[in-house]
Amino acid sequence: MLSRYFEDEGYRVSLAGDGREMRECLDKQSADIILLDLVLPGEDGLTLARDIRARSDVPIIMLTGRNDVVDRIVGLEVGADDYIAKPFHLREVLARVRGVLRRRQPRSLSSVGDPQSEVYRFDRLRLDVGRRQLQSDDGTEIPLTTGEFDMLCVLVKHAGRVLQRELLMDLTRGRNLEAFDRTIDAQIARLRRKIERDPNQPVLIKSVRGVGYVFSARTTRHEA
Amino acid sequence: MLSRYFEDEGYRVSLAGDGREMRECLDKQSADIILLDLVLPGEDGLTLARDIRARSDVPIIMLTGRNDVVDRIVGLEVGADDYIAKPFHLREVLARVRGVLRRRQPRSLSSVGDPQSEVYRFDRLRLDVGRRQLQSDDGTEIPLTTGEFDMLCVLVKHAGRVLQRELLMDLTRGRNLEAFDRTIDAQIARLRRKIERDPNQPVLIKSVRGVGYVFSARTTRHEA
DNA sequence: AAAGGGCCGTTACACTCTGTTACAATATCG
DNA sequence: CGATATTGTAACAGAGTGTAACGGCCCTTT
Repeated sequence: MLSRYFEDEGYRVSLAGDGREMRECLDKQSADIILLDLVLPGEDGLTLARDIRARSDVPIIMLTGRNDVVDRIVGLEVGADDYIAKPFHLREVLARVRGVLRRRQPRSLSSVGDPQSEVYRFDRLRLDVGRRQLQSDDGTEIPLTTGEFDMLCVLVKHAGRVLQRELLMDLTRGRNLEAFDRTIDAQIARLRRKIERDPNQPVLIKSVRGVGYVFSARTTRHEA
Repeated sequence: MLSRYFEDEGYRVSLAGDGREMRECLDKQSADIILLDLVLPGEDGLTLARDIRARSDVPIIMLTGRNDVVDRIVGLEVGADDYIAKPFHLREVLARVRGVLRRRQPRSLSSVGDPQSEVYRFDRLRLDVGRRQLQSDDGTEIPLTTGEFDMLCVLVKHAGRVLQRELLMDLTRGRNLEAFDRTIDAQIARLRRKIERDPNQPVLIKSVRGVGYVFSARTTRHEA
């Protein structure tokens, strides 16, 4: 149920039935956040949480059927970032996930030592997230407006995934999409005009009818 | 109540009744974590949080009576690390404090050094905070006014973070931004004219529409 | 104490950015 | 093939930003 819901919302979801499966997942690919049930076959959630926390700082949200205060406290002591008691509303889970992810974000933005040094390469372009600039390979800068830059960052960070307009609006403006709102479409058009070789035949940002947009160029990520 | 509880648990606690007292405490000694009530006499907790966050990365946990979602989100946006709604269990507060401290630990290595001896390098420039001077790499000094220098310091110290006008005003002048106040914009323009190679195409100080300004050049920090 | 000069808050105006609207172009379906 | 829904985009208006210019304030100098 959670899996379906989050996929509908544009998230990429991996499912694991127990601790072993979870570790397999995590070995194959990193996760942005983990939803962890307290009660599991085999090792319980607390053990797993402690385990995860020992190797990584990935955010964890604990789910539990027992609405006991003791559990809640133990969960947090183990290093979980939030705690949701069953029964929960799907929307609430989504809200908490967003909350935890948002809380995590400023940390990576903050420290002076590593000023968000993500750099992406695609086509003949180079996107420097921290410096807020887009360069062509020949060194010339392609000036983007604030909104265009934010949009491109979101698309590139999720390259290969189709992002719904609603999600794009949330991620770029932090607002909700109204009915009959063409904001995203207009912004995409303006962005295409600046970064596509042929804006009438877009290659980097593809439209997915009925769903949204996807950044579909081969993209590599570097650290500056 | 919190104070007694934490002291019993072995923590050293300082109490402050309002923003002024808090600043006095922080001037006398550094803190490992701050528990901050949203509702205070005088300045409110959000303002204080933003203020603290602007100068240091000390972890902050917000306490609030209002269980309002908006408050929560604003609190986190301001840079708080966690958020606890009243009424809370003492044990829960303890658990969250531990959680935040654990999450923070890896970062605390990058503690801020002696403010007197900070020197930053970017573009072809060298900013000596203690000596209050900005030098070009060829040795010539670029004269900045007091206000321009303060503005540049604040921006550089938070390189990579978008700073709101309100915050810039607070940090550079210690005042509040009035409505329709263009002070910050004017100062930024004057600063750009002195430090940007092409003031019409700023590279060091970028504008973020609807938000504020960000220092976005690759910056390194040295100790003198 | 008066004059001079630098700094900076304020104002005004030009310019840029973006949400909205309207209409054209395109895709989908029966 | 026509009807409908969806997307592309030009154009416009309102909001946000850049910046020149002015004048008050404070400091220095004589």
